[in-house]
Amino acid sequence: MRLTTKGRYAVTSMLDLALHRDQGPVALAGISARQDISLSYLEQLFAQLRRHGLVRSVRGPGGGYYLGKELEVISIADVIEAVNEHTDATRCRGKGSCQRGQTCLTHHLWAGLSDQIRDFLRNISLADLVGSSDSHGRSGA
Amino acid sequence: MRLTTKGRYAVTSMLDLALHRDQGPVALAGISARQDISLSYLEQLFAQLRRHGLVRSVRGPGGGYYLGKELEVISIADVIEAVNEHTDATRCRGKGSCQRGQTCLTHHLWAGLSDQIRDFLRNISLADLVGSSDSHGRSGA
DNA sequence: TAAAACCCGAGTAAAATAGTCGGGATAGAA
DNA sequence: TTCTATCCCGACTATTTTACTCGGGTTTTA
Repeated sequence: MRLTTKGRYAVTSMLDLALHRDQGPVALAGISARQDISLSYLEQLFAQLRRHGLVRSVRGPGGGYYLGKELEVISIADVIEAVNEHTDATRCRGKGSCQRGQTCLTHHLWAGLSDQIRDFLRNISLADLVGSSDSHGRSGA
Repeated sequence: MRLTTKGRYAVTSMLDLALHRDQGPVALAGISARQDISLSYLEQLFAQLRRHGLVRSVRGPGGGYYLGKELEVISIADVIEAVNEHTDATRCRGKGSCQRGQTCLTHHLWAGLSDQIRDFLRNISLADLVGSSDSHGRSGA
């Protein structure tokens, strides 16, 4: 699990989509203007989001994107993993450098932490984030 | 809060240091060999860790590094933030692009999530990670 | 005084990020 | 039917970050 600006863009875009979900399909041009992300870069991100079923598209004039699933079942982890694709994580594989198990131990510890972060982000849905804004000014999770 | 391989290297190194904490100062050369990280890159990481008080150094032959604080009070967030230094986070500042509050809203939502992740990592100490390995096979946080 | 370690800054190759460009395909509207 | 707004796609590129090298130091112990 990696947390980069790319993932931030993806989450931000999905949030924008969520906030406009009752206004018909949302055009990338709108997201681009509102969130100040280049259109072509958005297209690349949404191609990946679409492949993972996180968004649905409508082509032609008046078209745009819908959320692919209910707000509640889209987790932040889903969104970030969709655009980050394959991350190798450990160095163990491919190199025979785990001589005395020492390297494997720290790798194992790190992997455990990485799993915890993923689980944490799996338990936060778009609905949680959106809900924390339009119910009252500010709230926890 | 960003999660990159750089932060992973830092956490891995600190874990190695923690695992050898009762064997006198730990030389970078040893960490380099065990964790398969280049010596010079380690030196750069440890310069930053030292500036943040996370490690103490002993110079001269037989020297090396100690943890700068107790295992329990060094959080994963501390380690990652030490090597990531300053991350701008929002685009709001410096650009007048928050026209109708829409951009600020998603930025705000993202910032809230980012804080949650930071808080989460603040509550995991090196002791937690090390403890999960040498007490029994595997345990939660 | 020699050597083992930390210390430091400049430089650099490779990768990732962020974005451009140019052209489609599709579908609604004139 | 044609126009056009939109998604779709692949290739290319500039910038930034990562990961690493190099060449020198300084400090301290043996």
